[in-house]
Order: sequence, then C-alpha cells, then structure tokens
Amino acid sequence: MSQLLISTIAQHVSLTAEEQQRIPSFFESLPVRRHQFLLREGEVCRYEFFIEKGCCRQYETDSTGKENVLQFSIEGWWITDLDSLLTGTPSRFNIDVLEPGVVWQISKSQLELLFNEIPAVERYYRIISQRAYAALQRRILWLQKPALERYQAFVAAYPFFETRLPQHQVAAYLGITRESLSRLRNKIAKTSR
Amino acid sequence: MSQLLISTIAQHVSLTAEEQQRIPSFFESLPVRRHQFLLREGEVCRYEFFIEKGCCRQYETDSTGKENVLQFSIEGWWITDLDSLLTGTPSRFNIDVLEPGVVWQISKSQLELLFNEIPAVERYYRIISQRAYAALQRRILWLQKPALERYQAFVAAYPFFETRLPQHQVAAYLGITRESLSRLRNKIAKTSR
DNA sequence: CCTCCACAATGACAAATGATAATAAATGGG
DNA sequence: CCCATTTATTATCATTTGTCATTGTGGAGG
Repeated sequence: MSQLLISTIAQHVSLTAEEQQRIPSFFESLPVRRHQFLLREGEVCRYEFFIEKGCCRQYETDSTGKENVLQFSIEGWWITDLDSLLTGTPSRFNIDVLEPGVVWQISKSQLELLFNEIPAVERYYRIISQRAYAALQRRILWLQKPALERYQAFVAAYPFFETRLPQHQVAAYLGITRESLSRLRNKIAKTSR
Repeated sequence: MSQLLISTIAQHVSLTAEEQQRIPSFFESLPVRRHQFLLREGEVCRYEFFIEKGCCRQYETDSTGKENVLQFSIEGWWITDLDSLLTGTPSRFNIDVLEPGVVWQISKSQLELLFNEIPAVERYYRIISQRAYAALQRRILWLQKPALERYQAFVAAYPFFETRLPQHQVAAYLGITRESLSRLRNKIAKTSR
C-alpha cells in the first residue's frame, strides 16, 4: 500500500475513504535498483512514474556524449517523458535510478480511466501540471544567469538535493562542468568564513 | 473579424461554421503600439493574449537591471503569464510590444465560458499547452549548452525570428550579451565563406 | 536635410568557465 | 571488511564570455 501516493494527492484535493482505497489499484508498484532504466532514449514512454522511495533522473545524452539533466525526482514526485507519453513518439530522454527504492507506474490508458472514475485525481493532475510548467519557466530564467547564481538559486529552491545528489549530477542539471561547480562551492565556503 | 484566430485553432481541431462565428465574441481586440505594456511586473495577469499582428516579448528584469527574455510571440501565437493568471498572484514578468499590431485578449472567466460552450477549443488549448511544455523542455536543454550551440538551435527552430528581432533581444533570450552574439555571428560568417 | 537615437560591430582587457590530468576521498557491493 | 568504482578536489592552461569603450550605420522625426 502506498500511503505516500494517497497523501501526496490528498494534499491538493479532497478524497473520500473509498477513493483513497481504489486509487492504488490503477497502479503497479515495482522495486527499482540503482542504475535501472525506467525509460531509454528511442523508446516510446508508456508510463507515468510516481516515486515512493528513492531518486531518479531524466536526462539526454548529447552529440558529444555529455549528459544534460532535465529533472530529478524523489519521494512524492512524478517523472515521465510527457511528450513521448502523450504523442507516442520515441523519447529523446533516459530516465534512470540514482538511489534504489520503489516506484508506482501507471499507463496512459489506466490514467485516463482513473481520471474518469475519480475526477478529483484529474483536478490534482492539472494542479501539478501547472506547477511543473511554472517550475520550467523559473529554471529557464536561472539558466540565463551566471553559474554561481544558478547554483545558489538551485540550493535555495531545493535545499534537500544539496546533500542528496552527487555534485556532478547537480552540475549536469545546472549546465556546467563538475570542476566549475567544485570551484564555485570552494569560493562560497571561503567567503562565508 | 480575426480570420487568423479561427484558422489557428482550426489547424488543430474541427470547428463548425457556427462555432467559428461565435469564438471571436469571447475576445476583445485591441490595436497595440510599440513599447506598450500588456502586463507589468507586480500586476496580476488578467488575460490570455492572442497576437493577430505584430510581435511581443515576455521578460523579467533581474536585480542587476538585466532583462531576461522568457518568450517572444508573433502572429498566430499566444502569450500570457499563466501562473499569475491561474493563481491570481502578482506577476514577475513584463509583456511589451516590440512591433505594433493587433492583439485579441480573453479573460480567465471568458476562457472558462468558451471551454464550456465550445469543447473543441478546450481540446485545442490542451494541445498547445502540451506543445508549450515540450518547447520549454527543449529550451532548457539548449541553455545547458555553450552559446554558439544555443544560437544555432534557436535559428534552426525559429528561422523567421532571425531577421525579425533585434539582435540584442535574441541575446537576452539566449542568456548571453549582445557583444557575444555579435562575435558568434561574425565567427559563423567567417567559417561559412 | 539634419539630428537624434536605437542598433550593431569591434578591439582591448578582465573574469568565468571548460579541458585535461593527477590525486585524494568516499562509497557501494561482494 | 576489502577492493573496485565512483566521486570530489585541485592545479594548470586554453577558450569562452563578459565588460567597457569606441565607432559606425540606418532610420524616425523635426
């Protein structure tokens, strides 16, 4: 039973006891190990994933082999390639597991079914979609600024990632090299003492 | 009569003749002059804007006074601060007019009414929302790359902006200085001959 | 026709960031 | 607990990008 899935949804919309009981039945849960792929570049994305425990990342590998991180996702967050899922086109992204844990997956058709059966979930989905859009906009504005400000904005917005993610993953999210990030952190540490 | 508004929507969904006639009545059209603001930072955004003619930009002014462009919008495109519009919170953005023209505006309540009366428009709205989301994702990946690649990706994706926008506006969109952009263009011109 | 102003290009220099390499430290899996 | 692997730091040097100053250019408006 995923208590977290229900409580996460219930944070934004009201659910009856019966709805709370039925929702998990639309999902499948799966344990995931480190380095496991939930989606590979070139595949069509078939699921929306809810992270119950652990940590995942969505990234592309560019022509030079560099990995650019689009998103991280931890307990209580969702992750998928929405474009591929909705249009049925092959994904440009990989989604893999950084920390082992448990994810709940739901297919496109089951999701539609769930929306029809429990409209509150559709409402919840609209709310978080809108938040995700606003988050992407903020991110674009960060990326138009120098590396130090990007990093500080990131830490301010997501302080828990600071301790949880390897630094080179953070660097790949910020669009800088791990060496640059190391220098920035060193500079910050110096000026603060 | 905005033929462009109808034809733009009809590109993605089917509309009856009667629907085509009714849609514009939910909007107000207004001529706009250069430098006019459709939205100012600190205001709550009240409208979604459809550009019938002309060109607008959405941007923030950061703490150093630098203007960071989030979006450009031309004939057949939409522009608004969705977050402010939906949540009723003050906007961090300005939307102003780069080229004089005509825009059609629709309030949140009229938009909801329109969705209820003509469901095809709601479907259209979902389709373009999804496209806008995918476009933001692509943009984030561009911004994680060096300036030259950002510029080339921009030109490849939106060749018509290349001739239409002042270069310093493009630079503010790419997150680089106008001087850097000028250098990049110079380098490209040299290598191509 | 002239003037003002927005826009673009360029050079010189400073600062930030990337690339490479070497080393140290931490961590995960048997 | 140990070892292989991953991760982080640091130094050096090259490249990119930003800053500042100057000049040129074209167009809008008096």
